[in-house]
Amino acid sequence: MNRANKNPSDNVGGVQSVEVGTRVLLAVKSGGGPMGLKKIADLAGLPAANTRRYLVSLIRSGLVEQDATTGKYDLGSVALQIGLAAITGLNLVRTAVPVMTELRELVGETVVLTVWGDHGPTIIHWEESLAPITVNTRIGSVFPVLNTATGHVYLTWLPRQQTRDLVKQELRQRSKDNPIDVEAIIETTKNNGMGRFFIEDMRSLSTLAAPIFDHEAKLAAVITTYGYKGKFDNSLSGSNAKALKKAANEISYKMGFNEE
Amino acid sequence: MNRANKNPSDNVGGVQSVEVGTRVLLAVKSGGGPMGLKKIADLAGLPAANTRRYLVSLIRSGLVEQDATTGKYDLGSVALQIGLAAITGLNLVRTAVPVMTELRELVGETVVLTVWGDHGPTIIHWEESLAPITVNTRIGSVFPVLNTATGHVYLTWLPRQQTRDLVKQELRQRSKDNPIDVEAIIETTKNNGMGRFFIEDMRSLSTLAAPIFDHEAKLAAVITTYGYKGKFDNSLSGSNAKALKKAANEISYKMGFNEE
DNA sequence: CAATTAATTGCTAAATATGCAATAATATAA
DNA sequence: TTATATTATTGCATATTTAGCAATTAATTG
Repeated sequence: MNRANKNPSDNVGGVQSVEVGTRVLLAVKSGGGPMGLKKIADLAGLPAANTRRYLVSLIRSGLVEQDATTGKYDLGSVALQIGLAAITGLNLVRTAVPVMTELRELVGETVVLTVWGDHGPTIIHWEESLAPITVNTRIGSVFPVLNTATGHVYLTWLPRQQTRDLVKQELRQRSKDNPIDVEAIIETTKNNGMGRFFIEDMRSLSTLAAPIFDHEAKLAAVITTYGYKGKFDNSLSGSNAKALKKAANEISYKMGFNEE
Repeated sequence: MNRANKNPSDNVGGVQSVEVGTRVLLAVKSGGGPMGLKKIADLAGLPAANTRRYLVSLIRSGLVEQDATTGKYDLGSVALQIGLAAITGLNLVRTAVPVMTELRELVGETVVLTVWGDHGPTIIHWEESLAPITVNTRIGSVFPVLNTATGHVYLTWLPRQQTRDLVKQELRQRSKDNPIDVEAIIETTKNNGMGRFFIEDMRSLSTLAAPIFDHEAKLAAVITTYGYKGKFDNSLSGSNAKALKKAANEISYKMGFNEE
């Protein structure tokens, strides 16, 4: 018994198992997909036998699910419920949604809100255009960093070490044939004050993305809008860019950002 | 000590505190905003003194945060991170398939999953009955909106603008001889909570279709099941309808839908 | 300012988790 | 296929942690 633990700040008055349980839960999370017991145990820094017991209870609570056939563990639907509640409770979302709705009415195109998650820019809200473009996005979708306007904004205003791993990974994937100048992207995006990109696949999308800053002047989120090339003007001086920038500034301001 | 709990299925081999901790966490979540200790304790069904200890550890883990000034508790940033990870792993097909398989076993008929595409309800997965009905469907096929149970569901729960063009087009095709009352279809489908239709061609199919909603209570997909008229009971109170509705609800839940 | 109500903490009996080692289930190699 | 290695799961005894109670402190309210 160590309620009366000598080290005062240490462990006083809590429930140790909850903290260990969270470690296991985070290990499951960090995998980014189904994982075996051993790996989870290693990540959590616990013996496998114990890890198993924690997992059993996490499963019973619905925070974790175990695939019936493979036996692998992954986050469960209660984790999703809690996450959605956390997102909804975010000041950011409450602030941004009305502004996004207005912006959607104004430009007539889909408007997307992302925050930085473990795997890159992650959609947390989304105002659909009335004539929606069928894009395989939904809440939780993750955008690439190098070839989306949204990604460029994170690349530009997030601390380097936060984006480094993903950048490396994407560079590796494209590699040889078409290299890309990351520094140039950052330079341009910073000068423009927003991200701008053409997605040259079958849909030919034209996109714009603007940064939202918090009270510490750190990048908190990004709003993005896009439409079919030709139909959607993504010039920096165009009305879409202006409206987007204005909306982003408004959200930043409401989040407590106070330009230097 | 109750590892050797008399009730076998009950509590074996887990870590009780984790399960209690989750109850506290869910209580915090369910508040939908900052809450005091007492209220959380009541929601979790625990004495306040204990609840406090769980909260202390949840806070230390980052799952919960306590407002420095008001002392109220709310979900923390780790909850958000876990949520983002859970959302990223969300996948309609992956979620729906096991449920659809089970449903197929139960009703013994083909079960189809569609989403709304540019040209209407588009099949993205499909669990075939053991005695398959020859229908000209495959992945990527599109159902009509006006004369399928599936179409009726989209008609009913999708925003009007999204279905308008296709409705117009189909109305034009049938025109003169047999008009159709779109409003009546919507009214009926909404009341029934699902789509129901007889396809009166040479096959005489009896069909049922139920809506799947996402976390924003927007229509995300539809599951449909059908069989030969006479053989397949598509009454609203029948076991097929019940099983279908239950399956659809389960998928909705797993996709983050949380009844109003 | 008194009176309620809510929040926080110390104490110890009683319930729980841990480590270990055995066993079972899978995966991998031969 | 069989053998071998790896991984997953479970039982048990005991050391550790938790729950309940009651005291104390802080915050609210009349």
